[in-house]
Amino acid sequence: MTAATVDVTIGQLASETGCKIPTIRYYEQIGLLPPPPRSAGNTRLYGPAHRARLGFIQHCRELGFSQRSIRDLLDLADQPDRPCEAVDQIARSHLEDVNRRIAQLAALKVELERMIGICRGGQIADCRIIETLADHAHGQGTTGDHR
Amino acid sequence: MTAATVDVTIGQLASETGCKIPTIRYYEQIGLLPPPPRSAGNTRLYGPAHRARLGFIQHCRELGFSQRSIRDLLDLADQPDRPCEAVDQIARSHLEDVNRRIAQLAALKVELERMIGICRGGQIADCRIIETLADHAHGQGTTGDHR
DNA sequence: TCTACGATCTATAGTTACTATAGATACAAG
DNA sequence: CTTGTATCTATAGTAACTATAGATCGTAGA
Repeated sequence: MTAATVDVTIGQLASETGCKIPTIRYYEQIGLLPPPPRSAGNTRLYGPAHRARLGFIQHCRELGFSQRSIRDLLDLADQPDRPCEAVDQIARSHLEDVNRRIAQLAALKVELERMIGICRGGQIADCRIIETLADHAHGQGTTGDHR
Repeated sequence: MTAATVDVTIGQLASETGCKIPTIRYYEQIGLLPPPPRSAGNTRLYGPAHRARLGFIQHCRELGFSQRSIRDLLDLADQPDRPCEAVDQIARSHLEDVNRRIAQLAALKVELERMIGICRGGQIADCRIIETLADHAHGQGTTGDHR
């Protein structure tokens, strides 16, 4: 049972997982990854459990979970006897967040398209986009002429 | 023509525009707002042109434009005789960006919904969400048992 | 006029999730 | 033994602000 993949350096772990070296050290620094054992010369040595945990973190990040959520999910994953509600709750709340962001961006898209649609392609003095953006200034005129 | 609204303090400008005081100072610091004149006692005094420019910035931020883009748009707005293509280009490129982000979030939404859908509500040991998240670790087992 | 209170001033640190850099060691090959 | 690559630490930079500390200003009441 002497596996070949045990104890790799940070560089090897990085190329295996596609996670950059400073990012791995950063995850250790903020406590998402536990500090691995070191070699005699102070080099970090990672085993399979570390690889698994880094994979978990990476997948969470791909799904857009925040560090805070990932921390919570990892804590939960480490307590297999607890009920799974909390996990579900984190995922659902993240989904709601995603839905909110989609709605916001969709509204943005509409306004941007409208704004771009009315551009006539003349000079900036007559530009409808600039006008639209300056709309907040409710007829206060141009944005120039300061000081 | 002695208007009543000329030269307000930063606090008044903030409550008029809904922009927080530190944010206004921050915009000045990074060069989006020009430094306003000061009173004898060193207090910033803002006139209509500043209010207009701050309104422009706020509307851009609501539409999700980056500081960089806002800077470019403001520079362009200050040169009314130039053609309006550059403005259009910034808006279009931002729209593309928004579309990319929507697509990403939509994909995320699908995966999150799938993940949540398979949750049976048992114990964490059997949790499909945790399993799904650990998927990267392709059968390496649990994420616990470090060091 | 003195004092108290609120508003403003500056400069700095904190936020999220990293990335990049500088300078010092360590390890492996020739 | 030297060279070159990999790693180590610590620090600063990114976007777009927000929050804090400590000093000063302006004004209103006693």
